[in-house]
Amino acid sequence: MSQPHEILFRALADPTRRAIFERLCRDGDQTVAALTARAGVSQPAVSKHLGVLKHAGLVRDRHEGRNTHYSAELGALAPLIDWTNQMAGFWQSRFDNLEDLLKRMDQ
Amino acid sequence: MSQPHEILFRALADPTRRAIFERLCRDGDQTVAALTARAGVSQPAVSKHLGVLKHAGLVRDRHEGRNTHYSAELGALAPLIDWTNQMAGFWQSRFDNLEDLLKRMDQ
DNA sequence: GCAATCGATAACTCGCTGGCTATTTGACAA
DNA sequence: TTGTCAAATAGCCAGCGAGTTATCGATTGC
Repeated sequence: MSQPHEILFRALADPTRRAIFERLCRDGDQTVAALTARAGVSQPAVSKHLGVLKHAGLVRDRHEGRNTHYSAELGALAPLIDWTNQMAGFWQSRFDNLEDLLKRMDQ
Repeated sequence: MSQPHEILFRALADPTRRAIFERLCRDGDQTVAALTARAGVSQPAVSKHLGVLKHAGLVRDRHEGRNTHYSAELGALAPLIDWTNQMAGFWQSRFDNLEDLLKRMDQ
């Protein structure tokens, strides 16, 4: 429905991209070359993925000489966590309403 | 990396599909016709989306006469929650390691 | 200055996916 | 039995997105 979810879910939907993000979470700061070495795809592909992740706010880049380091931006996962909580909340409140109804019928 | 994440993330990546799932969480049990009325796409499209959601374990179907009711399976979100927690965990443990290192260097 | 390296961009291909219409299947009503 | 309605399936098409190779820009070492 809203924009942030859209970009976030789409960014995390691709397995290669998710693997890159996981690696950045696990091992922290990485150069593009280091990420490419384990990504199983070409360097341009990795660059493109990093672009998508950056656009989603999931990573930051830091230029250092001719190297570019990327790092995970953990806070960007907040909307995803909020969304799951919201879904759980809907579920719960429907359950509560049912309980109320049964209680009112019982009395 | 692992299978459950893959199917789950992909299933939730599509906005139409996510809207259907959200609606089922909000309002509970719905027939295909009811979902189609608000989905903004054709009935076959909705059926296909429901198939994907079902395959991901996100919904259940219940046949009642010639109607089919779908409902959200909230438990299916668990792997998603686990994943975010895991990412946060990696982050935290890296931070802890850094702290330890600094502490050792300090003494 | 020159060569080499890192990363991004360009330009292209190709498969997948989400959408559609038409049709089939199955359950009920008449 | 026949007609009708709900939902799924079939078959098709268009667009997107992830991958490739080739190239460009920038930076650094010699």
